[in-house]
Amino acid sequence: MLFKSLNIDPEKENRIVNAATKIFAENGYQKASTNDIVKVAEISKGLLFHYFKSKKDLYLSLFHHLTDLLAQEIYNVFDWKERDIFMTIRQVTLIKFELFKKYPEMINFLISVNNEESLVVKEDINQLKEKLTGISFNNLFSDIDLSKFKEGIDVAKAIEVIFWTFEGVATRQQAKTKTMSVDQIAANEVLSEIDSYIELLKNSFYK
Amino acid sequence: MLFKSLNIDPEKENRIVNAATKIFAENGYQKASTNDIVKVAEISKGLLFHYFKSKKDLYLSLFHHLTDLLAQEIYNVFDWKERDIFMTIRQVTLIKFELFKKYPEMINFLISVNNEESLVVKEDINQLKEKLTGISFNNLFSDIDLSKFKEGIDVAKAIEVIFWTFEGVATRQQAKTKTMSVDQIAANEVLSEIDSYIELLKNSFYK
Amino acid sequence: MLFKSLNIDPEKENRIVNAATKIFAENGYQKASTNDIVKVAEISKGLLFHYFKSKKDLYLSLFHHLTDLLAQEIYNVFDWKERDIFMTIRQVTLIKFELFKKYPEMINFLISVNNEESLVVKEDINQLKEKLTGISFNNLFSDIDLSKFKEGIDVAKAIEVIFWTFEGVATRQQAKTKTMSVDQIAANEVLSEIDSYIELLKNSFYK
Amino acid sequence: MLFKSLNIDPEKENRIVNAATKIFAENGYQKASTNDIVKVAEISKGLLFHYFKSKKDLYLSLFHHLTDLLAQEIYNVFDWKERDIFMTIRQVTLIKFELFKKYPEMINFLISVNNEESLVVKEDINQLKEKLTGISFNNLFSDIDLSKFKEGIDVAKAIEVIFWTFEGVATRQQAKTKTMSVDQIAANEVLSEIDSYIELLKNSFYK
DNA sequence: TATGAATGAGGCTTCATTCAT
DNA sequence: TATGAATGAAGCCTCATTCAT
Repeated sequence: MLFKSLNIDPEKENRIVNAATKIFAENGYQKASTNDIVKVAEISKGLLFHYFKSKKDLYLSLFHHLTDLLAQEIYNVFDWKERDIFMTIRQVTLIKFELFKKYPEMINFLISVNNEESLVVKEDINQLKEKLTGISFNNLFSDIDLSKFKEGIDVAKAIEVIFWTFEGVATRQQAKTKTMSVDQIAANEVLSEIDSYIELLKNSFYK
Repeated sequence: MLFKSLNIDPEKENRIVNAATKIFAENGYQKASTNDIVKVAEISKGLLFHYFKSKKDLYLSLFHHLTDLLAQEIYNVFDWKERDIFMTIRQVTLIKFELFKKYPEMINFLISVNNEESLVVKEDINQLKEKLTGISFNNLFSDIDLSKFKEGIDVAKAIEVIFWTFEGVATRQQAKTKTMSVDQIAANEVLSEIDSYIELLKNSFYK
Repeated sequence: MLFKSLNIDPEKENRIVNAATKIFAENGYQKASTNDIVKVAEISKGLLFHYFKSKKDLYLSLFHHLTDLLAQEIYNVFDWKERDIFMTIRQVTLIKFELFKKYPEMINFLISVNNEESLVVKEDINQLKEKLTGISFNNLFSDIDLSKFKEGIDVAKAIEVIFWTFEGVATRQQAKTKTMSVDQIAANEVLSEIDSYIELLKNSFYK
Repeated sequence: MLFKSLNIDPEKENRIVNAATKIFAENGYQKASTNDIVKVAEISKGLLFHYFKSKKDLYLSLFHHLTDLLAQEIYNVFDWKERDIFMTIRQVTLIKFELFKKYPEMINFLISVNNEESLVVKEDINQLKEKLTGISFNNLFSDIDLSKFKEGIDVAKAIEVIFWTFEGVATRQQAKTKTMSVDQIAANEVLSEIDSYIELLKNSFYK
């Protein structure tokens, strides 16, 4: 739960979450101004600090909240029976893409968290990340079928290569959103790009 | 040349460069305080703005200066006849590692530039990057031998996978430096890790 | 209304207005220091910028506020039925003189605005002036009786001469206040000086 | 003599005078930056303070220097035999107008001095003004023919009215130069305007 | 729960002036 | 005579946070 208290108008809670997400995503932790947040959320300065004891508390709570929300969404549509690593990655990438279309600010916030340079929050974020198991790759990829890999291959390293590759693809997709609107990017374009890399890596690593 | 003037005590110039590099690397552009910089550099507030017309000017000049310096160092030791992509990457990674040992703050600064969220400098940095040809990968990897790749493979994509992989390795190395001193990391450890990935990818992509 | 807020202690509002008026009047826009203003007003630096988004905003708001106040005072005592230009000018000059005794800082501020050289505010002040109809001469002198002027005289030019004359008288009065306190200048002294010029010009321009 | 020393390249002296005149005229005393002055004059910071012990000293010296120069020019062309006040004023106004075309910066500086709000120089300027007899009206108008005035008129006051009128005309002329270039204003336009006021006042005050 | 007035430290930058060379 | 590096106080403004109501 994002807020300490339960006695809050859910519509107002929403306004606060949206405002903070937007402002933090656009400016990063340090430059984001609590003044701007309360202005966008249309609440008073005092109220913000009534709910969150500091700017840092707000940032961290927000990260926690959004991460949970994201995990929930992923879990809802994820096919847990799938054991092929490429199919799993295909799923995750597609789900992420759809979520980005649905909640662009949220994803932007989560991305900005990763680039966060500000020491004030960096350590806490890292600690939080470790604790969060929900969305973690460990969970999604815990039961993949290793028998499909070629004999004699270092499977652990191969999996890393696969991860890094799709991280690279995702980063390139996100870069696109800065020059064109998300809506202009078709899902099947994304899919076909993923598939071409899957084909390359399957040929290389699978039997 | 970083400074407008030639009449400056080189030792003081060094103090300023080091101080700014350190403070920017640790805090990112936005949070870095010019007060801290002058304190570390042991100069007056006025002097900093005598040489650089603004904080932004300082940041951009520093980026330019350090990039040039880095390019110089790389060019000096780089074997330009090498056409095998893996050997080239091996070289670059090793050179980067050695430079990081030699100029840790500089590398940290350069890394932090890439994560820079602050809109104030982001565009200018991107423009600068495009102009800098010295250190660019395009240059280092312009003449690689494509004939070694398997027939029927999408070479362009394979190269991307290779890049992303060694980016991942590098990131992991850098992460290590936050828990242990750079000096404790042996060069041959790094090399052997690189080599294991090279083996995996060579087996997959090369004839 | 000068302040964005209504919740402000009127006594404090007064302190701020008086302090800003005084400091601006004494120094002009450029040299006036917001530090001095908050010191005289006995408020914190932050509060000033809580109410006014910038020094310029403060200056312009103050001008607006004081102009309104002045217009109000003039309108309250002005005899709108008077159509003789000399009687009208006599009235205005006297009202101004009384106001100056009542609000010396205010008048000094308003005078200083006219001499304002600073390009930062000059244009805005000019635009504001055009919008302010309250105190404008056009209004006070809109219905003067032209039939009293001699035949064959260029009435428009004669009126200009009258204005310039009483501007000169007023300027000389103001100059006096720099060597002696306002209270030492008697109203009837001022009046008798005005009257002597009125006599001269009446004889020259009236039938 | 503007400079303390004689050992100075006259061409450099000129550059300094021009630069300071320009910068002060455009910005007023307070906002004018000695940095800008040395930049425009193309001399070093130190040299400026070698010649003038402070910014204030520079400003005051410049005022003195330019006032002398102006007086010189006026004296050279002024017809000292003229005893009619209107002809004298006609002369002075025309001379001023021609000088403004010849040395616009200089006149702008001299005008800006009159509007100077900055307490730092205001008093000194006033003292200087009193000492300067050269250009003073007292001198130019010391020998006017009072016998032409109508009987029973207060001649002293009439003369004041005349002065204030042509001050008003001059102010209006200067205002024009802000919307159109000086060169576009024809001398005979100015003259004909002056003449129309002269006619009005002559009819009123002369026998 | 809710407001927004109030604080003061700290942000970047400009400036006149000095001084070693 | 001439340079420009160096200073540090002062400039305007922003900010997270507190507190009386």
